[in-house]
Amino acid sequence: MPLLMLKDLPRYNCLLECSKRFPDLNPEAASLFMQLLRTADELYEVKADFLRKHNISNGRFTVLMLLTAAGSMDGHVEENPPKSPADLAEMAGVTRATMTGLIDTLEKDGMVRRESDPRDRRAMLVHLTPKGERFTAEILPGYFRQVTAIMGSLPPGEKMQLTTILAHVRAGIENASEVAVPLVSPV
Amino acid sequence: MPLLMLKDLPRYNCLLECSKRFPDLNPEAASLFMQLLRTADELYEVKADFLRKHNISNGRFTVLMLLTAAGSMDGHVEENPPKSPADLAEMAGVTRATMTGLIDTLEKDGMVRRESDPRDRRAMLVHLTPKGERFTAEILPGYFRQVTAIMGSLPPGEKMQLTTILAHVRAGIENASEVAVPLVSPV
DNA sequence: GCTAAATAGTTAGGCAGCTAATCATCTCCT
DNA sequence: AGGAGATGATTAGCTGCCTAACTATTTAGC
Repeated sequence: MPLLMLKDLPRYNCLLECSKRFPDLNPEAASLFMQLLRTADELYEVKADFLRKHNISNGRFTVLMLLTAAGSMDGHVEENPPKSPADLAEMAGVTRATMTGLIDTLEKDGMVRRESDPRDRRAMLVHLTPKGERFTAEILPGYFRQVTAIMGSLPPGEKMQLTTILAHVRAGIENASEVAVPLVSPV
Repeated sequence: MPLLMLKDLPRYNCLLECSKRFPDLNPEAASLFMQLLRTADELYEVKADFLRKHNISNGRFTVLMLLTAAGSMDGHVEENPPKSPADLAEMAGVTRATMTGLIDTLEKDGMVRRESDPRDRRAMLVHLTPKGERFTAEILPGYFRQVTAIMGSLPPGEKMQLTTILAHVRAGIENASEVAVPLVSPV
């Protein structure tokens, strides 16, 4: 399910044509909008290919990544510390119900192990199993190399420009959220 | 389902820390990768909000957009010409099976009408109904205004830069597809 | 200390995309 | 002209996410 459901981006001329019928359509803005969504879709498709190759879904991969991150306890850094389903859901940006399903599958595959939290009898702690650790240690480097190969090859100046521009786009989203809707005539 | 399943982007320091454990992780590249996906997700969220407000799914909205586009017949331009499910599927970048479902729902809602193609008895032609035309005429301007408000507010220089950089990223994707995988040690 | 409200995890059911398989029809090749 | 293979539409069943409702436990207020 790509963000932009269009196989080919419309040519600029076509947008210009459409802007006659729809004066609110700004061809430049629409083109940039589609280019950004399309680029993100293609970028994501690289990741999706990678995940398919390793037979793991995006959600489960995210959980393994989160469990592989370091945590700090008592002032020292600990690797692969256990985390609660609620924390994982919060960090991954999914609901707790979805996280239950992700952990179910990972546990069935032997990648993680559930254990009840001794400090709270409602809560669980999710641990990476040795198999889960081996799996992430094997696939993460390849994933990082792919990301590096794509984004690292931009000229240094463009890296900085991209960061700046994307920040501007996101700032624009904040401001623009209340636009547009008021002018739609009610049914 | 956002492309980037992370509520908050990791701080640069954290990426730097991770790059010690995973030398293949290039903090700059990873950061740009996540910024791009996150921006696209936020952009898409604006669209998703808009669609929710009008009670229509992304797929169905795309079909209405495609049916609203002009077509040329016999040298003159025709508005809202009928299209076959196969063509719509191809243009939308979904399978024909998915398109069948989208058209089913749109037809049930009275937005489109199916009719068999007189020139090919296997084929159908999907028409916009008057209700469908009214609906798109009502919502499209608001949608275009929102896109314009967000992307149109970038400084002109940044618009050009963004186009250039996104093209470079997409070129990088082509080249990088074969990287990374070979170096993963087999299980 | 006891009840009300909040929180952790799960279950049940919905929706939107997908693949694979099926049937009808068309096209092409000899 | 006739049969092989391509193509159009549909159906059935999968996955991954979602919301809403539920149980068990903890926390907070009186």
